[in-house]
Amino acid sequence: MTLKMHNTLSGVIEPLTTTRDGEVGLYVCGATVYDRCHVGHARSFVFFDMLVRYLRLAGWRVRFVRNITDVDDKIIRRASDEGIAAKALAERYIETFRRDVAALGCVAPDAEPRATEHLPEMIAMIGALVANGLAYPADGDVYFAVGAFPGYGKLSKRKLDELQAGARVEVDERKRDALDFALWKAAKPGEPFWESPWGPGRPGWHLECSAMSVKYLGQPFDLHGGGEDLIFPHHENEIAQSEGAARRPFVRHWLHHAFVRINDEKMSKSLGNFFTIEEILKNLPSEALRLFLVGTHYRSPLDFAEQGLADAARACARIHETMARLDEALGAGPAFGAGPALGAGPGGSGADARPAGELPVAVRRYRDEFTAAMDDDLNSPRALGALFDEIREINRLLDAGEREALAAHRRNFTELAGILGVLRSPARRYVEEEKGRHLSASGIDPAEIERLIAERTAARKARDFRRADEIRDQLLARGIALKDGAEGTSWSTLS
RNA sequence: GGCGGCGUACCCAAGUGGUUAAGGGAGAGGUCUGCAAAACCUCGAUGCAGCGGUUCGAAUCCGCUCGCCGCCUCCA
Repeated sequence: MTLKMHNTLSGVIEPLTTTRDGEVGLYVCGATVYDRCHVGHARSFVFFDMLVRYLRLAGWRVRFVRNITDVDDKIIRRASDEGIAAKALAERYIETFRRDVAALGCVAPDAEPRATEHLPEMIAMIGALVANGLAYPADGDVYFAVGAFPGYGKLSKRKLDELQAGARVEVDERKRDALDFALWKAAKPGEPFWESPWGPGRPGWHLECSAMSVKYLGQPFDLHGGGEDLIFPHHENEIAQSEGAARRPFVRHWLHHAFVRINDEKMSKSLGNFFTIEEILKNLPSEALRLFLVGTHYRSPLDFAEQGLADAARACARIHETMARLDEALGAGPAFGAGPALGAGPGGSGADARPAGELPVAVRRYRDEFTAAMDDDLNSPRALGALFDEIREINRLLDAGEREALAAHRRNFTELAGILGVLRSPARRYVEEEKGRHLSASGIDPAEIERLIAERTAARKARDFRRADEIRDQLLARGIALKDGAEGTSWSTLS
């Protein structure tokens, strides 16, 4: 099996092929830091995190680059509204961005370039475009001449004349064509600026990704992605810039994910119908949010709903409870996350790098179904199905006291769930943290619970089941469930 | 107007020509338990928005109809 993914450029699902054997260069359009990140951004972060993890599992050496746009019109406007420097505003939201991404448990990119640190590269690219006759200066601005670039529209499947007919961009006297876009914007008084051959100004918003992706990954490079709203004009313009400047192909494979919606509308800043990552994670474990996000295929719109989050939280708890049970049965075992990864291969073509592993067939089948699903255009909902099949199997084995395959299941399941960003910490800790979350929300004192359990244990010993049941029902009414086991009574919170 | 997408059980969601339409959540019955909880087992769409058509065979292909969304302007 080889990994196949939808390529926006070709419009079909095709195998991932790369410039260099066994290596993948991936560039993702990250955040423009002018506000906090919302669940829509979370979908992007989580999707590409899953992609990077899966590529590595499959044996690819991945170079993952995600940019930060730290200068643009919105940052400048916002900063001036607040009466602070653009740089200060950007720094503030870089902080919240970092916190959000970390809270979601995403792997760090190998490079995280910022626009303001790559002015020389961008200016050089503009120079090349002017020299190639694809850009022209006008009053301190520099524009890309869309009509002079033959392939314009190939990513978004648009024709130049159709675009012109439907153009909603405001007419600007300095542009030769309404569709021409700014590579360099002359600074107005009070705006941040850099010196350039065309005068003081700042880069246009498409330029940074062209310049930085190529700097860190070469040209052409393998994979470039982002939300589907970036297809036009952002990525279309990136192609025009990079291919126009270097006169060779830019990117082999384009990946775009669909939006998060709320009440049948796109969740977005402009509509004001968004939930920030931070506020969602106040009431929900981040692994549950991730489970919710990967529960829908990346190219389908995802409806954000309370019920969906609650369902995901239940499912997430079930995974952790099973794994906690497994840990208990096997003993502490190897330290969490220790030991060689089963999927770590020697590189090669990537596709064939998965070692057979030393997994018993009974475990192997779940792994095979998981990888088959992921190889099929990153079908995480189907992969998740395989994971739950394995959960049921593990519980069945635990119930039956069949221990032979358990260790293999634990290694396999932990690794695969990790691809989806679940089970990133020991299951026991998750269960305890959830307990703590519910307790502090309900205001119940654990000591009181212990006292009531002791009283109930005494009542049970005296076979006073009426009193025992009364205590259990009381606690249940307050969201505490009791569980009588061989070693006494334990309790848990209900979500 | 141009381009693209969606409508599958109570809710979420896989499945894009061929055995019994994955999986999760909720629900019902059972096993276990003093009773429970958890877990496990069983059940649950003879049907995939509607209507036609192609085919030996369609949720899956084609046409029409209805409902909904995205991009074409900043946006993950």
